[in-house]
Amino acid sequence: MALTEISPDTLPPRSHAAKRMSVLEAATFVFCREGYAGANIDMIAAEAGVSRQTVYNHHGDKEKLFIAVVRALTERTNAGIFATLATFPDQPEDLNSELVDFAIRLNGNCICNGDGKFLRKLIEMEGQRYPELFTGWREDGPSKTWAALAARFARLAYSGYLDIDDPDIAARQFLALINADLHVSMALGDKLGKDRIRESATNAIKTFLRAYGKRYPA
Amino acid sequence: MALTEISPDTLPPRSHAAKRMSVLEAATFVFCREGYAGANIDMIAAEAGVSRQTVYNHHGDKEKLFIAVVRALTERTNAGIFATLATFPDQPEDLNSELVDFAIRLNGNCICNGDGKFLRKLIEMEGQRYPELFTGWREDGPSKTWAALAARFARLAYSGYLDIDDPDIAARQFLALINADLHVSMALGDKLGKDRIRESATNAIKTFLRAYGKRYPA
DNA sequence: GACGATTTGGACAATACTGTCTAAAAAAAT
DNA sequence: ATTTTTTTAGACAGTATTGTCCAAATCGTC
Repeated sequence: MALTEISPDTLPPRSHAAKRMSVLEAATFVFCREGYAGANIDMIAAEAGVSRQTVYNHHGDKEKLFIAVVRALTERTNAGIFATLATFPDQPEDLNSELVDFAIRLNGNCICNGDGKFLRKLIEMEGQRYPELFTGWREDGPSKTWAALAARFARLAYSGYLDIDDPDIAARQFLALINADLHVSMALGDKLGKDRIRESATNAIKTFLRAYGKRYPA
Repeated sequence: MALTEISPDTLPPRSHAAKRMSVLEAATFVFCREGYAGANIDMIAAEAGVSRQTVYNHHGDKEKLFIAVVRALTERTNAGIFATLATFPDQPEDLNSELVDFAIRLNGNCICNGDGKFLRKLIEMEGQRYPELFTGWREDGPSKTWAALAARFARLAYSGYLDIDDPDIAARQFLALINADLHVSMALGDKLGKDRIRESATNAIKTFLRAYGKRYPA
């Protein structure tokens, strides 16, 4: 018999830290759905299953809470992107299929998942109001992502897998291509299936390799 | 942004219709800057140089005003895109440079200009809250844009200028490439210079033609 | 079980916004 | 010049939200 009994009619109690986290998650969700102005503390408290006062106890006021949300989201998203970047096919056997799989991982785990959509929406919504909050993100996120990806492509080119003039441009175009037609659907809230993401990735890599693949492979 | 350029001694009186337009413009600006929830009628009235009551007289209530804003923006944007689409190089002498110029027109006049940024931001902000409002836009906008552009590319392929399997995919990738790295900058409110847009277009067309250009031109 | 820390629900003042109403001013039309 | 329409400024009620305060309930820990 477990020490902490969970009877079916009462919700399992959560610790101090767990509530802090719960509030942060709820706030992320509500801020993204409603925007900063549209969100209110009662919604967030309800969504977190917590009293309004607890929200204030943990995070001060609405603006501090919003900043905490953006920070957490930024860090998680950047971590996810770099984790996925580490799976880049450095010594590919089948370049085409391995790039497709990489693109699928990148889209599925980083760009089309909840965090990615939330962060992108928050940036679009509040980017002008809180520039300093998001310029930090840009330097740690996209800038480094581009550089890291460019370095990978440069290596592939050096190893003779690809034919690339400017790895930076290739990296950005790679990202643009694998997202090509997903943005519009995501903005409208469509549910993107695995097949849709795979199709998009396949088309993208096909074009990418037509542009940057070795024309006369050694 | 200046409200109205006026001569120092006389305020130019504006007609009924002119005020309606003025309110609509101001509302567009304010809704985009603040979001639906964050915008309030007093801001809009002040921005339009009009009393609050006049806003209500012309447009009923806040939601009706918002809908009118989206409709106007959508129509203007679609019209702009199709006007630019009409300048597509159907019988190019220098395919590369004519596609670059076309891409610059498309970006400069439709996607990176005020309307384009506003509409995109509104969709990102309120797309989930007013799905019916924007699904209409998607059908009249991106869907038709893609189809029209695909038809142009299909013709170029048929005429032997390009080597394209699937014109639909080519069209979407064309659009993705010419926007590649502009979105992030725009979301943060950066001012995009002509040179930046030209550079982006040049890189995009270079890659596009490496992927879809005739490999052994006739 | 007892104690200190945390959480809760509710009340509360202060502020802000929407949408309506009015009477007076301004503009347009006759 | 007179009449009609539109606009204005302000007051107004109703509602919503923020952030604070507090006493009672609950939780974690000893």
